[in-house]
Amino acid sequence: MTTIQDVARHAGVSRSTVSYALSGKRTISRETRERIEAAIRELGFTPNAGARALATSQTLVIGLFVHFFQDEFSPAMLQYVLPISDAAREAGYDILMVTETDGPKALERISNSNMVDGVILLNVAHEDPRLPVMRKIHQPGSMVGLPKNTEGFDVFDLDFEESGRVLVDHLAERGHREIVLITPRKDVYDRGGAYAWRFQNAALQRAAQYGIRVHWFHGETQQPAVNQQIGEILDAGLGTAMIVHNDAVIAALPAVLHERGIRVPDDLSVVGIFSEDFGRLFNLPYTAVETSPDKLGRRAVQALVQQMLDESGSTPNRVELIAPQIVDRGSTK
Amino acid sequence: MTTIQDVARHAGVSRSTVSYALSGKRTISRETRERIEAAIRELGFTPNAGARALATSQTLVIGLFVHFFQDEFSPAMLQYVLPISDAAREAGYDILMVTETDGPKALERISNSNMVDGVILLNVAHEDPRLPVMRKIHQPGSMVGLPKNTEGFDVFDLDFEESGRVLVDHLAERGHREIVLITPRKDVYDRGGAYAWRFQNAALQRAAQYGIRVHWFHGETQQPAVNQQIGEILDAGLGTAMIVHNDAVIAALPAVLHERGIRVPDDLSVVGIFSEDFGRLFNLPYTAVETSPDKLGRRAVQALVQQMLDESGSTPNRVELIAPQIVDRGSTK
DNA sequence: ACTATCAATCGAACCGGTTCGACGAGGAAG
DNA sequence: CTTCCTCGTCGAACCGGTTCGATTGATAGT
Repeated sequence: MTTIQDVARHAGVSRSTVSYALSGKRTISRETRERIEAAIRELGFTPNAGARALATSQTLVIGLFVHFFQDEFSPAMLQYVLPISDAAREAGYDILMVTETDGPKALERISNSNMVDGVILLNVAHEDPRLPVMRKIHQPGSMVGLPKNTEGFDVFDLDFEESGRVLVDHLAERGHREIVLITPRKDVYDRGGAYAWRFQNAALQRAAQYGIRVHWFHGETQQPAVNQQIGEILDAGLGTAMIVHNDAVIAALPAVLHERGIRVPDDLSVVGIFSEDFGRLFNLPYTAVETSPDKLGRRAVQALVQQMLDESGSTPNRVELIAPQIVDRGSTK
Repeated sequence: MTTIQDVARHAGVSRSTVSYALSGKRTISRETRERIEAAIRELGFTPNAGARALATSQTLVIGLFVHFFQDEFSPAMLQYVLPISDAAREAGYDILMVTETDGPKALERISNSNMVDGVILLNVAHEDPRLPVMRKIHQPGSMVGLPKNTEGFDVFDLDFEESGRVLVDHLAERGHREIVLITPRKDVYDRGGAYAWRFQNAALQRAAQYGIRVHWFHGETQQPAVNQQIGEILDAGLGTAMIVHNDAVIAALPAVLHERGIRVPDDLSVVGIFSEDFGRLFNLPYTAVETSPDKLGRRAVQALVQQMLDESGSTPNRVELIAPQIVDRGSTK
C-alpha cells in the first residue's frame, strides 16, 4: 500500500504539503502541486479510509438499516434500497447495509464504533424499537416510515391517509355504494406498521361520509392462503369494487379473477396501492396510488446528507408525507 | 465518545492493559480485568472502528458488489443479498453494499482505500470487467457466477450445464419428442452472462442425443412484450413440453396459459429453473431446478471468511458448481 | 541463597492520515 | 531601509486503537 508518506518522499515535500495539495485547504504553488499529482498518479495513491476517518471523524459511509419480515412481501424492499444506494453515492457516500434481526442492538453497535456518519432507517414502525437508540446516538438520521414520535428526525413517507381517501373518492365518484377493502395482515398492525391502519381508518371514514358500505378483510400474505381467501371473498359477491392494500393479494388477483371469469372493470372495479415497478413486475392492470419508493428513498438520503453537512447542530424535524398520485390504468368504471 | 483512554483512567490502568484485557492476548489478573469490565460497562465503551482498522489493517467489513441490469428481473437479486448479509454477520462482518454502475472503478476505489477486508462479486459475467481489478487488489475475493478464468478466486455457481441436461432428461423420460426452449434475452448473452448459453448448449446437445426436436427462443423481459411472445409461441403449437430459463417468462406464464385454456400438464408439460422463494412469490406450479441462491450466497461468504482468516497467503481456487436438484411440482407428464 | 521463570503491567512506538503554529522568502507600504 | 503581509512549506501533535519490549515482584528450581 502506498501511503501519503511515499507520495511526499517521491515528490520531495512533506506529508502535510501533500495533504494540503489534496484538500486545497491551503495554497500550494502550481509547481509543487503538479509534482505531487504526478507522484500520486505514478504510485497509485488512495488515502486510507480508516486513517482518514480517525483524523477527521468522518467515514463517508451511511448506515442503512433494513428489517425484513418474513410475513412481508420482500421484493418491495429492494425498490427502496437501490435508489438510496445510488443517491448516496452521488453525494459521495457508501452504504453499509445492516439487516440484523436485532435492529436496536445493531444500530447501537454500528453507531458507537463510529463506522458511519449517518443512518437511514427503513420500514419504520409506529413505535419502532430502534427509535430510542436513534435518540441516544450522535449521528444524524432520517427514515422512511412514519413513527408516532417524529421529534428529532427527518421522516419521509407516503401520505397513507390521503391515499385511502383518494381511492375511496375515486370509487365514490363512479357511483360505487358497496365495496371490499383488503388490508395488510393482522401481524402488520400488531407490529405497529402504521401505514396499515392509517390507510384503513381514513378509507373507512371517508367511505362512511359517502354512505358507502365497506366489507373489510385482512389479506393473507402466503400462498396458497392468498388465492383461497380472494376466491372466497369474490364468491361472496360483496359489492361492486375492491380496494386492495396488500402486495401479496394484488399480485395474485389477476390470476384469481381470470379463473373465475370476472372481468375488470366490467364486472368489478379494482384499485390498489403499489409502485410502478411493482405493477410492472406483476403485470398489474389496476388503477393505483403510486407509492414512489424511489422518491422516498432519495429524499431520505438528501435530508440526511444535509444534516451531515450542517454544522449548526440543530435537531431536524422535517416530516414529509408525499401526496398520493393516482395512476389510472382503467380498472374502474 | 468514550475512548480506551477514558476506560483506562477510570480503571486505574494503562491503555495497553485495557486493550489486552479486551483481546485476551496477554494474561491479565482477574481483579484488574473485572475492574476494566466494570469501567467499560459504566462508561459504555465501544472501540472506534477507524482506529482499530488503522492499527490492525482489519475492518471487519466485506464489500458486496452488485450490478443491477435493467433488463434483468430484479427481485432475484435480493435472494442472494440477504443470505450473504446474514452469513457475514454470523462471522462477525458487516456488509458494504456497492451498486455503482461502474463496477471496476468502484471496486478499485473501495479496495485501495482499505475499506473492506474482502470482496464478494455477484452476477459475474464470462469476461467480467471487474475481474482484472480483482486480480490487482490485495483483498481476497469470492464470487457467485462462473467466469471464463477462475484462477485465483473462489467461485460458486449452479451447475447450469447439468441443469440443462437434467431438465431435458426429465422430459425425455416422459416421452416428449418435440419441445420449446425459452432462454434469457439476447442482451444477457452479449453481456457475457455465461449461465445463459451454458444451460442452453447443454440442453440442446442432450436433446440432440435423444433426437428431440427443439424450438428455441430468446424470451422477452418486459411486459407487455413477454405476454405477447408467449402467446405467439403457444399459438404456434410447437411441441408437447416447454423448458423455461427466463424469470420474466416463467412468472408470466400461468396467466397466459390460463387465458388460452391450456392446462398443465395435460395439454402441455412445463419445467423451469428458479428458486423456491421465486416460485412462491409468483405462485408458480411448475417442476423446476432449484437455483439455491441462499446456499450460493452463504458458501461465497464462508469461502471468503476462510481466505481472510488464512494467513498463508495461498491463492485459492475453489470452483464449486452445485448440483441441480429438481423440485417436482407435477407440471409434467 | 541465587538465579531462572513467569504473571501482570506499563510506556512508547506505530498505523496513515489531518491540522495547527511557525518560519523563511519575497513584495508592498511607509 | 525598515516593517508588515502574504504565500508556500515544514514539523509536530493528534485522532484512538494495537503491539512490542521492558520492568517488577513473586514463585520455583537447585
